[in-house]
Amino acid sequence: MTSPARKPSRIQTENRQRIRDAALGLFATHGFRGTTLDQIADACGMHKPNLIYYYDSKEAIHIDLLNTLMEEWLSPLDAMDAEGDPLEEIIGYIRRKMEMSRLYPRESRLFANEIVQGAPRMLPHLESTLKPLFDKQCGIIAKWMNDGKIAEMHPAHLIFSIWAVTQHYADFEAQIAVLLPGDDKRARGADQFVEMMFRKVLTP
Amino acid sequence: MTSPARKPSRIQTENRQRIRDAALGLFATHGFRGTTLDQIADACGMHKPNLIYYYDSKEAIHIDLLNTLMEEWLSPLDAMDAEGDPLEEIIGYIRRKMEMSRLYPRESRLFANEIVQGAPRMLPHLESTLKPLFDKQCGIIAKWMNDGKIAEMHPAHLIFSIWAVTQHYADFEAQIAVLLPGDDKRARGADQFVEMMFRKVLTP
DNA sequence: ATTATCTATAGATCTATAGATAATGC
DNA sequence: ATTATCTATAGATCTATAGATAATGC
Repeated sequence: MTSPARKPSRIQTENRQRIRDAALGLFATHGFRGTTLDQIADACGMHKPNLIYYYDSKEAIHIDLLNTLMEEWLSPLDAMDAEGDPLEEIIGYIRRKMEMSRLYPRESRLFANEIVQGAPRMLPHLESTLKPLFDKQCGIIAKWMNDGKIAEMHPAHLIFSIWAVTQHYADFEAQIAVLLPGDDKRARGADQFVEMMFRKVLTP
Repeated sequence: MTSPARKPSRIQTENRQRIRDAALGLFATHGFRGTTLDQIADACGMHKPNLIYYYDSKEAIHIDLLNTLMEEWLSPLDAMDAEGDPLEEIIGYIRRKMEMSRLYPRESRLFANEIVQGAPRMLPHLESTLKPLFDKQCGIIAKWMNDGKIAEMHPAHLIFSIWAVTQHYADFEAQIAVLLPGDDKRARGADQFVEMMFRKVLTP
């Protein structure tokens, strides 16, 4: 076992971070199998065996990335507050998701790759972490609908459609770049469109 | 060169079809690099070198799949008719896309994998085939909006949102299965939700 | 003394080919 | 005669390890 159970040194922490950062971009673009340790080593300026000094295996890097990023990836959903104004809570969530799509496309594509491929390394995490949060927030939305604050619809499908539309801009960026080329205001146009769309959908 | 330029025999045609069918499922689930010739050979009950007898390389199988499927994948978009009733044309398109997500999830995931990874083998095809069709249909939608038949919005983003929502059900099925488990009516609920949503969005 | 880095390489996996054998079509 | 299938394997690529060397921390 390469990684001792002691408290990690500063260099440990830093180098593991460098490895994750390099691996994130590569796994996001080429998938797990499409990425090699050589590429990761190159990208972070380390030697290949050094990666294995910090992580037990290539898969350990991938799993660490998924686990590390899962929490912050879901935090906007968690931030949707039952006590707030229903429409503005949901629109705020949508805005944060659009912002994340723009700021963290690598994270979005990492998860997209993982889930398109059947979530082989993330299914347990989806069950244990995402599912309870999802159910809780669906409950909040259902209550808002019951109270007549927003239009009635299936809360789960509403969340799916929010995820689909917002993450599409990161995950399918290659296609969008072909279809809306040289559009400097692409991001702003997307933000405005998506907000307008869900306001219409949610208004009772 | 293994494949002669003569007219292909019946066996040629059949076996190439068997290979494509097996490769489609594997590429869709594991991506290009995540799929091996061994797996494809296993899945279609052929021997590995036999694949290379019918296709020059693993990549040739992948490219043939993308090219073969692109046309039928886009046909519903092409079918959107400028002379029809605007709202019903678009809703009809959405219904067909939902149906395709249900009937052809492998195709959806094949393209999703390809585009998430930057469309390395499909970019030219997107430029030459998808782009012109996309622009044409955006023009039709813009005219409908101009005529006041449907609500005004950015046509390109409308199409993106339709793609995002409809394809999400195929591409992220693994996640949806966790979040809406044992829901036999999942597909019907999705269809109803998506149609309701876009009717609201499109109504002037 | 412990932690980190480096070179060299073992061993597994994968694509693709060689070349012999079997099946099919004129 | 041509087309298709099979066994065996070459050669490339990839993960992971061995073990020597260098840097760091008490």
